[in-house]
Amino acid sequence: MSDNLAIARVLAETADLLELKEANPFKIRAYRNAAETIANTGERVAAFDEARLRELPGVGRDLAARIREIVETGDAGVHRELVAEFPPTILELLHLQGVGPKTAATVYRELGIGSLDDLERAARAGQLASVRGMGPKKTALILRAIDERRRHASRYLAPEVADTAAALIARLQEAAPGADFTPVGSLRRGAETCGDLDILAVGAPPSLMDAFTGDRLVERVLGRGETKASVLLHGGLQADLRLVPPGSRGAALQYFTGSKAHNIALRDRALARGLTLNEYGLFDAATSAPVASETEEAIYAALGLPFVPPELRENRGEIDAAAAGSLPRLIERSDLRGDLHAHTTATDGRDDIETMALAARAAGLEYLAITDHSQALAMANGLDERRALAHAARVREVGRRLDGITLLAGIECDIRPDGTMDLADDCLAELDLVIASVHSAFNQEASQMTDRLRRAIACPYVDIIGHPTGRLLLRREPYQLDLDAVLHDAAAAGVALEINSQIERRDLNDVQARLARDRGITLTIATDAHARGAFSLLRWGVQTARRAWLTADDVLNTRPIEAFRASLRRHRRPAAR
DNA sequence: GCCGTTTTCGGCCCGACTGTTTTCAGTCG
Repeated sequence: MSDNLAIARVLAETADLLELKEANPFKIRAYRNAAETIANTGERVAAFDEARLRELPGVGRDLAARIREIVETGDAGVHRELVAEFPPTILELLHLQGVGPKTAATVYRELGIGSLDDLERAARAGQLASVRGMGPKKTALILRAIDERRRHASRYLAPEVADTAAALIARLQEAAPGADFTPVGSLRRGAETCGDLDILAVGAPPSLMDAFTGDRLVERVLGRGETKASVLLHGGLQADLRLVPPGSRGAALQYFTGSKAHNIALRDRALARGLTLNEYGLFDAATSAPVASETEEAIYAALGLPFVPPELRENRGEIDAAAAGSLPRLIERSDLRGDLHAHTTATDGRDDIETMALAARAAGLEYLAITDHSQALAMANGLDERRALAHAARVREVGRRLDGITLLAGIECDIRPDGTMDLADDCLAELDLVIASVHSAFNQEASQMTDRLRRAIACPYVDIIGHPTGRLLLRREPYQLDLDAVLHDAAAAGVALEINSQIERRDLNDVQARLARDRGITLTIATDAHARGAFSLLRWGVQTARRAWLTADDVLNTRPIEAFRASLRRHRRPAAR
């Protein structure tokens, strides 16, 4: 998995460096497209031969050879040569707000500036003004951007951005009561993290820009026009507001929701039909006569497509599937009948069994698995066999007392570093459901970690693998793992894989969950709740599942309780060994 | 460098905003 990202990085860097050299822009785009494609491919591209590589969209003869070269040697000659032409830190410049390839190339060529530090020194010394096209304002902007880069993270968890969006939109709505506001961009597509916040305002007066740029969250205004403004919020998040007239609502929603790759593919499709698409509508290319603009449905329809849900708009095959009428009916939050992963005060949860059960019921769930930690997690007061069974008895007792919610007595059992389970088989066999998770020794080699998970899957009492890659968004990389091998075993054993809904986990991620489903594995969507308020987190797991093209049938906990029980691994296969 | 219901050659998505330009280039999304 991670080597897909490594390959993509070499290709993307090649594109960046080609840009510095002012190479053919279409060649640059080709490298960038291929990088994107590979980063979003679920299977390990390293295992593909040239013919298989060329089946990937945007990968032709040359790029297939480049990719094989990267797989075999760890780098591509073309990349190595480009790297040698510039200081290794040159790409820092390219990623700075307001600095693009032209500026970076110019300051490097004329002033020998090859790093952020160089650039800052030159700007402070007033040397940038000697470069054509650079004045005092540009210099000040660059100094500011450097400062901001050092102070702020570059990406934010999407649920946090969603909160910010809601607060901001509430105030904008007061300023323009008749207008219609929608968060668009990556937020609407259900992404895990956001680089910025995009808000679309339909039917608002131009004075709305005052409310936006003057909002109390705004640290400074990056740019402001009649229909578009950008601001930097306190904390470093950039927010963009776009104003469009009501007649362009659908076109603007479509355009600003993206993704960029989806929109480019869609415009391609428009051109092939003699149409042109922009944020104001779909038009006849020859006569400029409007064809569609008021709703997204009308625009897709005019392009011969059904509505494509925003979560699918990543140019991962959704346009072909739409054209073929084979888009999935995506899972929705209301399809979920149960939550399968929750903690209580018995270990590191904040609420007791009954409080959690009532909160789950209030959240509209029909069943809840209580899955506290096992003994290896000493700092969470993890349960040994004796406590686990006593806890299970209490869960069942509470379950018998409560109406409208069925409780399952489970455990989140640690997978020890050697792959053995943290609790004895006869204890696990007594429980209704077992999640097996890695919480320690994250730095094992890929082969060791892969064996560890395969051993866990081989244990007949393991029903679900919890947060299977261990990543923490923006904080911790997934552990090294041969996911292909793990998927193979999970499919063969009938073990489900979790989509953990914690906002910093979303683990499995969209690409991995889609691949797992394609391999015949059933997924679960679970909160990993540690308090009564956590059931609302299911929303984020559902978003990841939708981005993975999952339907309700692909997810175990959409089933009614009896069907759910029957489809657990322990009830499907003999538990003897 | 990719790609083909116009095409194996000649195309390749499109518009807003800013700063420096005296008519437009660079950046961004």
